[in-house]
Amino acid sequence: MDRVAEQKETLNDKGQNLETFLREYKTKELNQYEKPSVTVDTLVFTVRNKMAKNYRKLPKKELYVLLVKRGNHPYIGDWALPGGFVNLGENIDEAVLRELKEETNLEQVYTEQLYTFGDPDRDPRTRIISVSYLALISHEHEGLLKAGDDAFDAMWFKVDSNLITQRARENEDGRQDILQEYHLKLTPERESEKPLSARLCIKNTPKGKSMSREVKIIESEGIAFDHAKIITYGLERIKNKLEYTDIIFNLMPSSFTLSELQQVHELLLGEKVYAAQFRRKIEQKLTKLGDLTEGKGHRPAQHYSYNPLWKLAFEKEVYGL
Amino acid sequence: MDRVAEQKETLNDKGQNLETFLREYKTKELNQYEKPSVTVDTLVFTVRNKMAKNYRKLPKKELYVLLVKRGNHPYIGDWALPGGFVNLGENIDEAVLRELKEETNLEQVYTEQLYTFGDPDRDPRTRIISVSYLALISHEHEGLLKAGDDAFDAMWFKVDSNLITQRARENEDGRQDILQEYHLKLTPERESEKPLSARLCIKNTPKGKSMSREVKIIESEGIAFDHAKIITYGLERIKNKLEYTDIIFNLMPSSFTLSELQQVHELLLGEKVYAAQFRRKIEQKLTKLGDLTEGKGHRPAQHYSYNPLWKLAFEKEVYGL
DNA sequence: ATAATAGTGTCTGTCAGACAATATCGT
DNA sequence: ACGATATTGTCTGACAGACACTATTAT
Repeated sequence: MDRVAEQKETLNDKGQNLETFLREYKTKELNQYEKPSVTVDTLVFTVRNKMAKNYRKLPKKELYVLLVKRGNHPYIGDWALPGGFVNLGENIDEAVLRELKEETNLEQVYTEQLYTFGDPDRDPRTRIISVSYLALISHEHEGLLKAGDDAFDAMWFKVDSNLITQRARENEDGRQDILQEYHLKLTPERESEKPLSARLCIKNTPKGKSMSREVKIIESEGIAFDHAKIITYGLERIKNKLEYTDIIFNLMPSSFTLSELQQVHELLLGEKVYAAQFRRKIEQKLTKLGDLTEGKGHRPAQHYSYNPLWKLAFEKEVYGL
Repeated sequence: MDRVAEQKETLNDKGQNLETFLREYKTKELNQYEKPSVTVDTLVFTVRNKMAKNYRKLPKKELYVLLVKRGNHPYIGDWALPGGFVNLGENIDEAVLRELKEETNLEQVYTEQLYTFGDPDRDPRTRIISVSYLALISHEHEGLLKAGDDAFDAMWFKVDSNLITQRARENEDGRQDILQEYHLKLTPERESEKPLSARLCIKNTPKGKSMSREVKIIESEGIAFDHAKIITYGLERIKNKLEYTDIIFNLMPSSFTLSELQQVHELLLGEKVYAAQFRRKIEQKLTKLGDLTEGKGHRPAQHYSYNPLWKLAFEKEVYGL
């Protein structure tokens, strides 16, 4: 395009064309201002079974998040999300995948950008802006993990998040703020480590004509930086996306029963789901596998796998091609 | 807490406590690696009326985005989103509000974080990571704007985004990618400026067990950097949030008719809405004002305002306090 | 037989889609 | 009366909530 060529030769106020401008910028202006550092932090979630004592009962599902023990200041000895600095020549998405591979040996994982956190005092070293990502894996992937290798200091923590209080308060503008207090509890997979916990306050304020939500850490025990906040954001994102996307299947193994899928739904939503209508709704997204029975003290279940093409197939069936 | 005190005195591998670690970090390590710059870019949207020639017809609604003309390299003469560098001591949200105040004189505006873009080559000057924000204002706020002041070189552009082709293609993994091509057209409010346009390709790829979507700019005319991509992200965010939030009211003036609200819905969704059920659904969120008639050649409409407390009131009515 | 889970049947009310019908203005 | 928008009425089918019922296994 000649427009681009024309632009290159256009002179700015100082009479510079693009080339001379860039040369001067890179030598003079570039390091004039102090810059923040940029990191990525990844929330790796997975779902595991907790075996029940009763031989008849099904194993319960539990949500786990992957944390890495900090071996250096700040927050030495605390647990943090896996992550690291973004290299200069590297895409942010790539940085996440690279860090994930380096720190946890995981590849081919579903990731999505979550939120960018940049409070000036979120890291005592310097101004660090963190772009957080969500990664979901099934327990089938866990085998690949270096985590569990004690030398590596990565460990899975069971996640429990509970609403403890909710109240309304009048703010300066005379409008109602809604304050929710959450308790986040992280239980290590092995008892050699102490459990972690945090209390968070979520303030819903009327902002313009909609609500804006602000999350604050009231207290954080054993969780480094503002990572308790990031975990809370991640939990919420999953919860919201559960209804209108298929991300849940990233947490499921390749084969599962409808009850297992329902259990994971209930785990993430934090509430019971009616089995009958759940089955009816979700079945269209699934492929029925063979009658893979298990040797339990109750009726065996069908096994299913996720069919990523369900939407096409469904439309074909309903609307005729 | 004594845990924090204890942590301060814990020694790392080099035998440093927190204080000595931080001192060394700030002098030695901090500037060891080259860092990216961080900017914020804000998508300011508003809705305006386009008067119809027929005296009976209602004015059509049009979506506008605010752009600023670049007076320097790179992309000199092109139009860009208002934004700027994040100061070191400043929260990202604060930076957005500050830039918005500085560049457009707007205050008390609804903003939300959109997405963080960080391709290494998105800015020819150096590696710049941009945290983009969405800001919605009603045309009542426009009066406060410096924009329209020619000296300031900020201008509103009418936004038209159209799907032009959609096709499926098999990728390396043997799975189906869905490719959509969009045409983005930005028409300046005053004819002294040329219209801008861009073509974008959205690739939906199966990633793990869900879809990941990747937006690429094929061609961008007069729109600086990757800002056409950011605009596309913003449009999509609004579209998605329309269903399950009340953000649309940030685009509406304090008083409006149901038809106007419906028109804005249709504008943002890009499809017709059935009037009857739209009214029934949305009415609960509104307060009916006086019978503010207009002098048009047809039945006058009721005027409404948004009631931010509708949810409370609604629950009270249905469930009895 | 029993405890536990798997899966189906069905009634109800709500609500979206669709469309028709009526109301009210300025010219 | 006409052309336009405003507003209400109503029929239909789909579907979610709720609950009951049947089926199947290991002990």
